Amino acid sequence: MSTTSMKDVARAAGVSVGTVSNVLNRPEAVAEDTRARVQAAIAELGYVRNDSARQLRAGRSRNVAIVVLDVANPFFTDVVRGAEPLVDSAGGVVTVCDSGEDLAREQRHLEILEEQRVLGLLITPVDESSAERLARLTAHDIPVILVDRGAGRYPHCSVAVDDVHGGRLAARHLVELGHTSIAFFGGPPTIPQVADRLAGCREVCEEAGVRLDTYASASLNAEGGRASVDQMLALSDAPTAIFCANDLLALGALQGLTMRGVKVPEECAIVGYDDIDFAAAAAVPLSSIRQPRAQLGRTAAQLLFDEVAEGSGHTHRNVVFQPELVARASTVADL
Amino acid sequence: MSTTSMKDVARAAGVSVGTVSNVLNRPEAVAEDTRARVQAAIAELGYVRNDSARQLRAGRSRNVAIVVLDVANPFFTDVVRGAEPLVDSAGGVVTVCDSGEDLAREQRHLEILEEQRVLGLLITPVDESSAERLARLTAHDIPVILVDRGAGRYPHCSVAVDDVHGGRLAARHLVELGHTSIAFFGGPPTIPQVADRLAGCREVCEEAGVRLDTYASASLNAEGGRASVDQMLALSDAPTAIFCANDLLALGALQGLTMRGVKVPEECAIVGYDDIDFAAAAAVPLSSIRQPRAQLGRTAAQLLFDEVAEGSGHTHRNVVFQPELVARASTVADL
DNA sequence: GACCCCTCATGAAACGATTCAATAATGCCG
DNA sequence: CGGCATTATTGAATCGTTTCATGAGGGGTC
Repeated sequence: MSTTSMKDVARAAGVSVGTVSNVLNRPEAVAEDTRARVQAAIAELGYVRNDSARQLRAGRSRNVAIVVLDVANPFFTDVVRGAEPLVDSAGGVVTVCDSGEDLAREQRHLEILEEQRVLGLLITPVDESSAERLARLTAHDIPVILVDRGAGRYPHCSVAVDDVHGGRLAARHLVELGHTSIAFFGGPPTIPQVADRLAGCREVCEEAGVRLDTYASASLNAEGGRASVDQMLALSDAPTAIFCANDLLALGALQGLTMRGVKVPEECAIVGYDDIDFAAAAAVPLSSIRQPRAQLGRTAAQLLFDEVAEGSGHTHRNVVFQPELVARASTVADL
Repeated sequence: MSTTSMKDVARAAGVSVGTVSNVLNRPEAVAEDTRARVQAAIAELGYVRNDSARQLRAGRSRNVAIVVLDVANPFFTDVVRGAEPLVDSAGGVVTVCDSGEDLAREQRHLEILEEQRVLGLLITPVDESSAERLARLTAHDIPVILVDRGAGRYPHCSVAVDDVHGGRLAARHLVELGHTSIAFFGGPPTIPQVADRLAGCREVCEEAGVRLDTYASASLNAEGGRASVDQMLALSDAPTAIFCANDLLALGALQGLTMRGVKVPEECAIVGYDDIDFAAAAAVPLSSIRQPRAQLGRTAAQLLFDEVAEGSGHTHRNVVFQPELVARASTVADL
């Protein structure tokens, strides 16, 4: 079944290809009956527009790419969901690319996306290494919006969440509940998010004269949370509250405490970060710091379309959202 | 910055466009020094291939689309991750489209994907309504692979998991542990997966002479699990074990039981379904039925490429995988 | 009836790559 | 040195749209 083209439709309807094109793109410029005839031909032949040809002419695609560190991470999937409606209504499709935190894969994806002349892309880069290539994309008129990275330090628009403030919120909550000794569960301190959250937490602790112990596990998952709990409980005067750099650590911590018979929150309180769906679904619902994830995606997409619309007269914007505390049973018993 | 084309490169290198094309596609057919000259020109001008033009000529894209019911569902993200490497190594990109279980969005996506002449697509359709359109895609030489749906009932290849068997595994496990009364937590029975899992469970229970109560909550999430626990505990002779149609229900059930002080697994055992990452991370690690999700994606992608390669001589294949039981602390205390 | 204005439809020229038959250049053999 | 492969390069045709200058036909006005 060789593809039917506009030429076939034109022949069947007894008009020129120009007219068929008009029916598709500016139907109001075509006389009533001609339009009907063409549409009938389209339906009968099962004609489907060839987007490659369209794009070739237009010079760019209407697809938006989003390059994430991990498709399975709820943070990113929510960002994707936030961005999708806007792209949809612009007649495009969202291409989700998973870099898997692997620089080589990220680069390959960027290469291909550039070849595809995507309308623009939202990206959380693995690290700084891609800065140059991203700059080149922008130079080639492909807007790049940074998600949760490098706000203001690069020649791109960006959306981010104030992680330092998130750290403050968590610490303040625990301090207000009367805790005088807090543990921070984090991962490799090279991760900026983790460092920021800790910074905000430390700020509040110092101000309140509260003791702060930090634990760094190999990775930010449940296993890491369990391991840190083991370490922590080995102390004779273990802290009475834990602030985890993300919810996975928090779930692991909850598991570790449960296995040892430590009651949450009576004997040890937990605050997570991200407020993923599973935080509320945990055996003891987890208090957590919520980031406006969908809004992050929506805003990123909006910035992208703005940049496309404004063209060369565009000025980069860096939008920072504030996170909020969601208190649940893991810190407050009677909830 | 107007885009630089092969023509510009050709001019800069003092060769014809045909030669530039050769350097890109069959470098071995070009003399050493010419190739070097062309490559230098490419680098200097920052030339990037225009994929639209390439596609137009080739007649089809190298991108593979995967249309899922929910990007945030770990089941689908794992399927995506399974499929990605294959697509990658074929030089394509995976376009992830989220239908959000909304038929209209699904149709819109299919429309666009057909216009983009994607290499093929993996899809879990919302319902049967799209059957016709999918058939048309196949007729237009775009292979469609059904994921976890309609095995054998449609003119497409498919991959699926044997849910009836999964139900059997869960029930058998509980029966072997000595339970004589089991609760099945499910959702709307119109969902085929739920019906199959129940069917397998029922089969084993009847055979073993074990009592089986079924609870159907409004939706398959934690909230539903909590609600069903409430209903179940209202009974004077509540079952001592619960088999949940998915892990979200199971997490909700665990939460409900924990809030009421019912000990898991001593007083009530729980088996979930899907073995999502959070199952192992729960306060009491959840026993669950694991589906080979990544393999599902990998196989689906493989079937797609096979179909592309075989062309018209292709025969559809329906691959069914067997799930397996993962026993954890929610059924076996000393684990 | 000459003139002008509208509304529609036309056809050809892009867009940027790939492909392939044709040609040019080179080397080799007898 | 003529003839024949072999190897490198070329140039033009092609893919399917969109766009736009051009023109045909039909009223309406003076």
